[in-house]
Amino acid sequence: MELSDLEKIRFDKIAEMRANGLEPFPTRTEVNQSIGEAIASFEKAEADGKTAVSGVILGGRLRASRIMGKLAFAHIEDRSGRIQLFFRINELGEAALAQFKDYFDLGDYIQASGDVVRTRTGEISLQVLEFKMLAKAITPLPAAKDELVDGVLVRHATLADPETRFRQRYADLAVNEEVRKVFRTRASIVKAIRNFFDDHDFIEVETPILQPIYGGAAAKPFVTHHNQLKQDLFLRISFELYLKRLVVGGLDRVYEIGRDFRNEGVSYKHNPEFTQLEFYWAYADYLQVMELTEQFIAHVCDQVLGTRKVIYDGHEIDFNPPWKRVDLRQGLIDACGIDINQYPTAETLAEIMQQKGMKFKPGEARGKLIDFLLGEYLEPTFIQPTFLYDYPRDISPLAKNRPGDPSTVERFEGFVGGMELCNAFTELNDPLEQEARFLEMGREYKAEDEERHPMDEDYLRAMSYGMPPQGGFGMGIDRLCMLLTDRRTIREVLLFPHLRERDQD
RNA sequence: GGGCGCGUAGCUCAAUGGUAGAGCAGCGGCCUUUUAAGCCGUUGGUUAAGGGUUCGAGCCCCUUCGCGCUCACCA
Repeated sequence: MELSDLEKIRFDKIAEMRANGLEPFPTRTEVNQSIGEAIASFEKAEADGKTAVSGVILGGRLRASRIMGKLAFAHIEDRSGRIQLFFRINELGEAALAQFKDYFDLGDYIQASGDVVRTRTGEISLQVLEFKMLAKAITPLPAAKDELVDGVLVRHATLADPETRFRQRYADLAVNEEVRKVFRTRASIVKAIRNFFDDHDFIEVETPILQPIYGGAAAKPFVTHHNQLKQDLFLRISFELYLKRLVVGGLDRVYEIGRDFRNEGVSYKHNPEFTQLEFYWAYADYLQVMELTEQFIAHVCDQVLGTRKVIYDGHEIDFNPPWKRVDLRQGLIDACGIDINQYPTAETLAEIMQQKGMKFKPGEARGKLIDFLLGEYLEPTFIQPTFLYDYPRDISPLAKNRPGDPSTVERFEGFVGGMELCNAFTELNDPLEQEARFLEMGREYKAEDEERHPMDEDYLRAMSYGMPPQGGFGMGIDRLCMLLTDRRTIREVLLFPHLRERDQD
């Protein structure tokens, strides 16, 4: 470990402390409560007419200090908050106060015991009677100053460079309180989702991440290899096909929260690995799934934020049901003047798009063209929660046909803040039709070349045992977190977002 | 992968092609109720890396690396 000048000073203090019989990294602590608990019990005692609470032992990271001749103030921070420490020569003596001045730096972990009191300026503080180092920090935290004044965080040049923040998330979290808050909110969101589905009689399951045949979405997978089995495996791109196998097995309300992996580009809303929620609900269809979606998102808002109206990117978004519903065909007529029903082939649709001066990749299938249109003309306009429904069949191989219309399926996507949030449909449960759809997609019973997707015969076999009608649903939890924490990029809601590898320095 | 932009002290940022600076942090003083404490003094740089042009490069040119925005990709 190469040390900077600042680090050498701190490093030398370790040896100096040990030479003076002090351990900079002791094994045991005597901390008996959190900072938040100490403040709460003081406020309670104060209400009972007392002026101090004694016997308090706190641990925390030193975030600020103001040292004077014969007294010193400091702020320490733990998971529950911040408190001021107040050192006086009267209680501590000259030697102890000198230890604080000589050995302690911002970023160190300290244990302090004493009485919780209010100082003359009215701030609840720990009047320190004893203290010790819990862990010495050698590297200074990347913040110049960071102070809590009247409950407001006042900052002076704290870590802001996104690269350092994401590569050294530990430093970002240590220094930026609002970053910690984002991840606490994220944890609450996931908890609220679990509560909702548990309460609605769904069971949570875990299905394979390493899969011999991947499927359930259109995405490029990561490939890996099992050495002993001499078998190539894929990291899952969705849970769908495994969860529906479980429904066949009689677990007819299941959900899973876990990681998906897609070997594609990164963007403000894409990370190579991301957290997905999927649920499958027997005896329901996509209309019922729409309603359940509205309910569970509202539940999450209630639990996590206490309100269903959130600010995202400067817009007030209202998650109160019902969401706006837009028929895909009608939506496109309104947005770009094209009635897709009048253009039943890729060629005719491409022609009208060209006439309208749209720029798109030639030679695409009809479904892809429609997908392009909705991405271009509809998605960015759906700021308020909106369900777009009834999708073209050829981009939805696992969704069930709409009765009386073989060209579209019972599928919807939910959009919020101009971003796709979720995707759901009435699940196709006819094994013969499913087989035909797979074949249409170019899946082969025998994959001659490695580029070809093999047929998922086991999935077809599961379905042929009899699969109940069901609605299925998938949602990127990261994107929901973006919406509920007002973060403009997915990296801000991922603890360790993917960054390009960099040589260690 | 393409286009545009960025990379200077621990952090946040300055610096017409002409001696690399400030605030905070750090270090040394003074200071017994501070709140970004204050006052005095002071240390700290391979200007991302490498090459080129020039009397002279943080600045201009080229290459590489990383980051950001954007486009493409993304049932």
